[in-house]
Amino acid sequence: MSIQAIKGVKDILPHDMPLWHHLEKTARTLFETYGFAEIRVPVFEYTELFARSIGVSTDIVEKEMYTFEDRDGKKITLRPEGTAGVVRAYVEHNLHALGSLAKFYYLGPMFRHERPQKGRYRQFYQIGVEALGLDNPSIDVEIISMLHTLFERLAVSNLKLQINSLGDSACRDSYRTALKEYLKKKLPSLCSNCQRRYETNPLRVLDCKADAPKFEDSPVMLDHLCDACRSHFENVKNRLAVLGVPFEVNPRLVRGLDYYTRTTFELVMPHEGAQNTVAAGGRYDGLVQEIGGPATPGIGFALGMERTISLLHADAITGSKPSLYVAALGTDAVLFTLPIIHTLRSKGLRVDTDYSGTSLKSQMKKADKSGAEHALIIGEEEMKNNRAILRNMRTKEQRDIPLNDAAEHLAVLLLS
RNA sequence: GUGGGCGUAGCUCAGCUGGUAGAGCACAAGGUUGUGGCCCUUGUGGCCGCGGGUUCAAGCCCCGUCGCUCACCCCA
Repeated sequence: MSIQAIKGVKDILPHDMPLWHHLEKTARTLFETYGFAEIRVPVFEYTELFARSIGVSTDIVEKEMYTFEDRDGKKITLRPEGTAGVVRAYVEHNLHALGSLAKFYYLGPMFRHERPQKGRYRQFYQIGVEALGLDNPSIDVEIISMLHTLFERLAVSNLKLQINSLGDSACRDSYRTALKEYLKKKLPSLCSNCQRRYETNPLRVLDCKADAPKFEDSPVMLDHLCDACRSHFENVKNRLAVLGVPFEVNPRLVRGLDYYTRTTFELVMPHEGAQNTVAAGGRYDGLVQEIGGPATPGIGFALGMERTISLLHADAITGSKPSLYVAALGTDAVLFTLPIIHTLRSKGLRVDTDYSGTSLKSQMKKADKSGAEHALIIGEEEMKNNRAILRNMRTKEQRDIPLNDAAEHLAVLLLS
């Protein structure tokens, strides 16, 4: 048995690259018009960074992280998400000194040890944005609106935007108390995981699919928001409406990471698939301080690239095609084409060939498959007559060109 | 971590109540065609995922194992 790729990871083959490039280019262009600049942070960090920011009792930290000891005994983790690393870099390099608002975007692989299935891989790619330093609800709206616009530009419709508010640490405490009071009676009937979470993180109990039907009448966070959080949430809703961004409020929308506060949102696919969240994010006003920086509000989102690409209309997005396919018939002709190919490539023309020297029939097949616009044909006869044939693959028009300075002629013909 | 489905040629798959491998596509050579695409002929290519068991005989039945996949869970 030959060696295979690690379970749950995927090779992204050249065939699929046009879709990836399209997504990346569309996102970069859009984000930069909104004033976000790219940041690249390491794919691994000290484990403690994720434990502290994501939360020790979350599933991600408890059982999904790729954690190992470095050779010097330090505990290292492959990043399971992007925000922690960006915030760490923000604090470490004093980027708050740049101004009151810092806006970043990033893209790259994330790693979680989950059981793979459709739309869920152990190495998967995210594009994310973070805006640090502003607690004005308008920045929430800017980010949500930008996300909405991105999918408009990608021509993906039928996504639903759900929003909710999780409150701040003060009003969440009061909600947590009310929720624990409510859950207390049901405790014996809950699953073991929920019984444990009742103590460590009762909000997450509501998220448990096994027990969820039992919580129809549970208190909801939105009824427990303090005045400041309520006002913030109202402003977010109003301003989304002003910008014409459609949304619905989902009072049971809970995030799986502990650092979220106030505004949270999620973009879900319409179909009843398993992994139907395409993008999600929210505000994390306590995170910078948690990591050791100055008290700084922040908000961001991440989108799953594989999931997004699955929604794109693949046939409308194609890669680049070669301009010229060189078909040489026989070894002598192959040798003769080498400098021609080299010269044309150095002038910037994309040239494909397979150096096979085999039959014209098979080489024309390959030329056709490659999508080349033109084919250059050189055989024994052409070499004798000091000419080469340039064929337009679409129109099938042919013309002779002199062989002794074929590269110059082709450059003039094809690079105009 | 828990379930279901599936592992046969590079790809998509067929293979009957068990009798020791097939098709299409792709690839290669040739024919035909004004010099490729259509068509025709021929050819290359398989430890039937792996290991055990039952049997005179296993691609097929049984057990185990690994892998893929979908769902639960979790999440982007």
